[in-house]
Amino acid sequence: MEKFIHVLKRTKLFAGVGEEDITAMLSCLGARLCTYKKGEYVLRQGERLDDILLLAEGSLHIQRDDYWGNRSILGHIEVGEIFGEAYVAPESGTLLNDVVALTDCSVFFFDVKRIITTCSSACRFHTMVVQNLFFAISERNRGLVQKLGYMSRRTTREKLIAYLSEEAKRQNSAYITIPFNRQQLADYLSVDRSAMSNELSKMRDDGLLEFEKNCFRLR
Amino acid sequence: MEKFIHVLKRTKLFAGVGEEDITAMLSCLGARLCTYKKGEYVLRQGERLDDILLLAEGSLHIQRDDYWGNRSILGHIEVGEIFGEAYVAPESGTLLNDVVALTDCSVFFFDVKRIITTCSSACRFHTMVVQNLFFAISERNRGLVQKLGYMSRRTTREKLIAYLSEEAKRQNSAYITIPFNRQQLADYLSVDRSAMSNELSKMRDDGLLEFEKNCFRLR
DNA sequence: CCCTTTCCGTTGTAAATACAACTGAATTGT
DNA sequence: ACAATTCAGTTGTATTTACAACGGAAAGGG
Repeated sequence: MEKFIHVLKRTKLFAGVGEEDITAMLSCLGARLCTYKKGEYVLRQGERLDDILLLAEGSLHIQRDDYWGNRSILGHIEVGEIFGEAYVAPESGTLLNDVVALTDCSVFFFDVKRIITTCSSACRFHTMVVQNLFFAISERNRGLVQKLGYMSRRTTREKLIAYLSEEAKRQNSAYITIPFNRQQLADYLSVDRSAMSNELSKMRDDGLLEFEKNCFRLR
Repeated sequence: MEKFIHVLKRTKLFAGVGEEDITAMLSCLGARLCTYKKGEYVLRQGERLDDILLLAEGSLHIQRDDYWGNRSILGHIEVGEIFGEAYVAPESGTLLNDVVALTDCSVFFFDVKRIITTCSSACRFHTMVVQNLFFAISERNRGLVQKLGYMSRRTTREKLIAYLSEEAKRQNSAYITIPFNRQQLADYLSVDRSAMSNELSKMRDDGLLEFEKNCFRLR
């Protein structure tokens, strides 16, 4: 676990907490570290979850496959991000999505009860972590609202524009790199891959954007 | 404000807190109460927000209209629910949606900073409220994931089935009442109203469901 | 280096949707 | 009670999408 202290230090969850204090808190928070190979499932739809997870290494997709094999990608998780936070409330039921390792991964599991039950004096930064977690969930919440914004568009072109322009704003540049290949982007926006590819070509012909692989340039 | 103490008592935010304690906490949390007439905007897209809001009376829609007048309804808020929780983190930017009063409303505003900065001894239930808020945001989060589940369906029929069957599960009955009229349901699911009306008729012909106004019966 | 697999753009066709227009029923306001 | 407005279902047409199939390029594995 010590290997990842420097990673934890830069996460939103541990913002403002020093390395020594993080080390102390790991046991206080009941942290466990698990590793997964590329392609393995970190969590499966239908399971129960009593932990908040934090990705220490690698990258993940939160996704769901329906009976007919249609995949829907809810989101992409990178190093330092938390996930599973939607299921911490009592009676929150079972997971609605799978979480799959895109590359080899290391994942911290934190016992939720031990986080939100502040242990008063023992670790002085506990309160700060609770606030950080609060903000992190709130932010994720806003991210979901934003994704709902893309999804509520009626046409593939509108969805693409909504997503790419939001991404450009976030990355603060007209050149953007996205964490999806074509199939994944299609699954993320819930559209057909070939239709999307087609639409991207039309948009390029219309002078709206340029692209190569997963790099886009908006105009 | 005292008028609504009995409402607050039954909210998730104040779960486990007695009436007298709630009264004491209202000032501790910097609570303000505002009223709105039917059709008025409680919040507007683009505004900034430093409070968490709780609906004490009436009902609300969280929605957004685009340049062409297409309305997208993100959610429906009923008495006792909180909203605005997605914008409490520092640097969360401006509101992505409007919040509109469907009926005359009363809304509590709570200063976020004063909630999450626990005032130790002063009010003994403060920690519990922080935990409740934590759970409430987490639950909202899960609700958004669920809505993304409906939205990721490709056809109007699939969206309707996903929404209605989830609602049936939630209301624990095959007879369900939804908080939308046809236009609102279409805006909620991001589909065309007339196409949806058409699809509903076909689904009735196929024996999947019956309906009258905003009451549905699934088979 | 070769073979296999994945990735991505293209095309054609069937299906689904958006949009506009119209109807009658229900609701609201005066 | 009447007029005005909202609401819901229906229809037709133009647009858009889903699906399947294909081929070439690129990437990955031995």
